[in-house]
Amino acid sequence: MRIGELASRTGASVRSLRYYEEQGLLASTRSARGQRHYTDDGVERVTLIQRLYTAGLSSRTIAEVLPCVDAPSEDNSDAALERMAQERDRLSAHIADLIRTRDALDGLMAANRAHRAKLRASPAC
Amino acid sequence: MRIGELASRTGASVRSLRYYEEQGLLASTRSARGQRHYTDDGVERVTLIQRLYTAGLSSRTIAEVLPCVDAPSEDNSDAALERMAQERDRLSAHIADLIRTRDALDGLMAANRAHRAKLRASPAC
DNA sequence: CTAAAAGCTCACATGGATGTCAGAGGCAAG
DNA sequence: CTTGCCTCTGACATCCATGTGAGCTTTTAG
Repeated sequence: MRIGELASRTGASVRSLRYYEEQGLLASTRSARGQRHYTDDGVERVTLIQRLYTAGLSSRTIAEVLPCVDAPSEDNSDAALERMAQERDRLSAHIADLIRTRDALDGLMAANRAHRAKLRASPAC
Repeated sequence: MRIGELASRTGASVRSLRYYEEQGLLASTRSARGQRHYTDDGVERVTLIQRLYTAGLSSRTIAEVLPCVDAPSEDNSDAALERMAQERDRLSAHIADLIRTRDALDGLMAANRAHRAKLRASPAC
């Protein structure tokens, strides 16, 4: 498939796909005239890349980690595997933090609603 | 306390504290000579702001939400409360997404380790 | 064949929180 | 007073994934 189709299948913009390639995250074969072509695997690949982006990894970090996916058990994936574990832990900590923040929001909302209910039950209004 | 102390107590940079004020998130009283002064409440306030930032809210959104904390049950907190609920939901979805991503990482790591174990058990190496 | 749609490269723009620098003034201790 | 540290404002710099536009070529549909 060409880049436009990959874009619409993944929800990434054409611009982003070219950027991923520039960063070494996504490979493409080129037609005789220079157009990029992708196999169906590309969809999964892009999805993973997007997933890692939303997990807060930078393109550099993603580039460090992906070899582990491409060439499992190769020597050079030692570092990748370690990096992956490290990012996994960072992610876990981040998730925990977000959950605390959600709890804080819930607390604020509850306090607000309680306050509001009290007002409604009392004098003026 | 002055800005430097608030910064070191919260871990925020002095630059950031001034930025928060500029965005209407953090109030300060000024000394006769123009220096900012804060009460102890400022520490909690800044902590909340940071929490919301790491939850992915923009300063604009935080500004919309904070009135709900400052003036619970005021009319103008109606919108704030709604916004808060909305951000809470967004945050929940984001957390769920991050958990899926962590699961994906776990899967990749497990596959890699399995592959590696198989290699070690077989021919060459 | 022709026109529309899609691709290519290059390069500059954007947004948002922060960093950083410059120049000036405030304030406490020796 | 002076020295050193803190603070002030204002402005410019940075990072990084994307958006955007120009100018040109390829592909596809009618």
